[in-house]
Amino acid sequence: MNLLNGLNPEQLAAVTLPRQHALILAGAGSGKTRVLTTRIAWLIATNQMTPQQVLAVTFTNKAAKEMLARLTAMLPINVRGMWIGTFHGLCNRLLRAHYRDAGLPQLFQILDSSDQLSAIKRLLKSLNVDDEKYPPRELQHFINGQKEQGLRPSAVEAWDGYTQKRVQLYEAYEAQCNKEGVVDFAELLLRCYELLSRNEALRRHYQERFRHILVDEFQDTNILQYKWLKLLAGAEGCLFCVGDDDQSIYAFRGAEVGNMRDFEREFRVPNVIRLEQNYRSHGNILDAANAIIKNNDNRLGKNLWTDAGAGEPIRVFEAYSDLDEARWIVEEIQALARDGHARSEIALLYRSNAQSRVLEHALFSAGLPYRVYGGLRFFERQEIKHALAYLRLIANPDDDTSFSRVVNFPTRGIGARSVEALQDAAKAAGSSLFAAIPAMSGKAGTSLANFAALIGRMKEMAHLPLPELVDHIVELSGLREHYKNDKEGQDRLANLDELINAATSFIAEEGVIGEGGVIGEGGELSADLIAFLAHAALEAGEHQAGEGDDALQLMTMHSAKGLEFNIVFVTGLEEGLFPHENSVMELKGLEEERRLMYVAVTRARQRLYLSHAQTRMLHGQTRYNLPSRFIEEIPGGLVKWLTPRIARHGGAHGGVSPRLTFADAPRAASSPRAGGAGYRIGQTVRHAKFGEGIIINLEGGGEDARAQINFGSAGMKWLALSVAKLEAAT
DNA sequence: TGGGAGTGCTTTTTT
DNA sequence: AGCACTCCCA
Repeated sequence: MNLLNGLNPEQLAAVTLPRQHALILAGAGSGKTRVLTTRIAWLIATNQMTPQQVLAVTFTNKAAKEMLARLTAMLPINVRGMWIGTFHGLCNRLLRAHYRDAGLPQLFQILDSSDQLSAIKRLLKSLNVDDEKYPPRELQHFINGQKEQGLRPSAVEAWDGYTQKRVQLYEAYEAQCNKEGVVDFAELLLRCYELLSRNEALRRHYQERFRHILVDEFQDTNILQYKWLKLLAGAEGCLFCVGDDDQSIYAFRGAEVGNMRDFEREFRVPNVIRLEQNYRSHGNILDAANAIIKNNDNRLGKNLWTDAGAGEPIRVFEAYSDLDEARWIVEEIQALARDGHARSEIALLYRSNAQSRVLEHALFSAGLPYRVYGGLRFFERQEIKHALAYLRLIANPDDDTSFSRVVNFPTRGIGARSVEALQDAAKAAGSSLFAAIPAMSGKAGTSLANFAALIGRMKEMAHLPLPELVDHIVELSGLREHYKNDKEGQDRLANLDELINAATSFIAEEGVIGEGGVIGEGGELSADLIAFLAHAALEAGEHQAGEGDDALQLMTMHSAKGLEFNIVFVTGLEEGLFPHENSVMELKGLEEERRLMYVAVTRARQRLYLSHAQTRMLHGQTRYNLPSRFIEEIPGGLVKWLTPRIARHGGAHGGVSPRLTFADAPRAASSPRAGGAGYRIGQTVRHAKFGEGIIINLEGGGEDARAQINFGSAGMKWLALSVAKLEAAT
């Protein structure tokens, strides 16, 4: 069969597996997406299921779109009816279809993370809770964490008073969301899960429908997502999970790699297939990746190989400083450009976003175009969120988050006092802010009534085609006028116009199919509006414009997952930075960092550069870092040092950088010699209480000089050199 | 109401 | 260092 042409034996086996549960361990660059899509296409083409019977789940919209695009190319069918999407997107779809059973208002709105945070802040304020003691962000994390484990407040075990209070706040937050008719991201999942577990008829309906459930990036699923999958699979369904435990880098946000083992055990998975042949990178790169990841325990086990040949050695550069590193990268890129390499095929990866600044500065000065991933996305921009808030108020005036956002933006004389009075009135009446407006009197009452009338006028336009509606809202709200008068508002105006375009293309691409209007209270709303608002919340939009340009790609190693480039620079390979100092204390943290290194290394097709700097500015202070242990985990034979390298003494981390000793460092002006004592990184010292340790880091000078010392079992300490009694040990 | 000064924080992030 | 956030004053 045509579909199966060109698959290797393992891929072929995975694609054509009989109707059983399966776990596919798909290494980096092993054709994972191809297997996933071909599997679906094959099941349909061989009449083992209809397009309506597929459920394919991904984490990102990008991955979902990619699958749909590939399927469209493979099959002569309309893929729009297929259930392929993100966990959140699919749950949204289910909840919209069964909003009554789920106990939600028909037009429920979705809170994104920042909406959720402001909702929590508002809650704490209304309950007079000290937000120093219960920081909103921390509470948000707590609530989401519970939800992602499938726990409602009543199910959370709280032993201490602090947690008990947080559980109470969780409960109050839920009440607030219910009252306002809004749902956060985690709630989409949890609601959907509860809906299906509570409602047997519904559950059986979907269990019978989705005969094949396929999951992408299974290593990234959290507890609740796994429960959701199990529920939908039921006794008869068949789960096809694809993932790579070595690429699990999201434990910090609740991903549970253990789901892979659990899945294998609980479902007695008869087939675990390993895809180890790599179609992306040259051999040396893969050998390096394999060698690095071998240092982790408890892997499911995999070894990448290629028949592409060894390729070039891995180039390692040791810089004096972060500036020096950036300068070298610029030179190297200029040389590469001269050799005809496309800039867009070169990626600069770093551990944390703060590191991009120095690189950007150097690239900018050299006139090299670049594109930074991450950061603000389209639907997260304030002007867009403002416009959307008006649209949401049309759909649901009880959405207090949106109400608070725009009640006085652009300013219309409704100050903090008025809003507070309104909040009191709403609280007394147990109503939403909007509903409490008629009860207000005086000048504030008039301004508020005017605002209500404005929303009313907007609502009368709700039947208009979506792009027109958006246009009118931008005008009527005064947003357009406001930004016109703002001297820096030109970009924002352009973005608002772009929102109208986004509405147009949304209708063209995924306009609601034949569902007609939705009757909201007081008039007909276009179903497109509701779908568009959900779309805006669930898909934050492309990171930035300018995709077409031939620009260098700058991003964190996390954002690089799933991407590939001909040439990759992994920068800032320094102890403390990468592996990050917060993660080295526990084994699990270190292993996750190592997986991140594995991900970073396997992004490269042809050429991989690794670099580290001896000195780096961080949080306004100069830090002296040792080369990352990850560099040393690569077999020497695969590596070509671009800078002189003297044999390091004292084991993996006791070594002193060969190019810079602090006595003669040309650029380390404020040499960290403490009061002439001459401590240096890598030096072994003895402390009366902590015993022997190695100096990891030095900072400050003179009286303020401090040293970070790894005392092994006694832990890592920062000691003031003028105070601590240290003696040199040998 | 808006801006300027002072304060505090700082890993990674999708939905 | 750089940014977000708060507070206070004109």
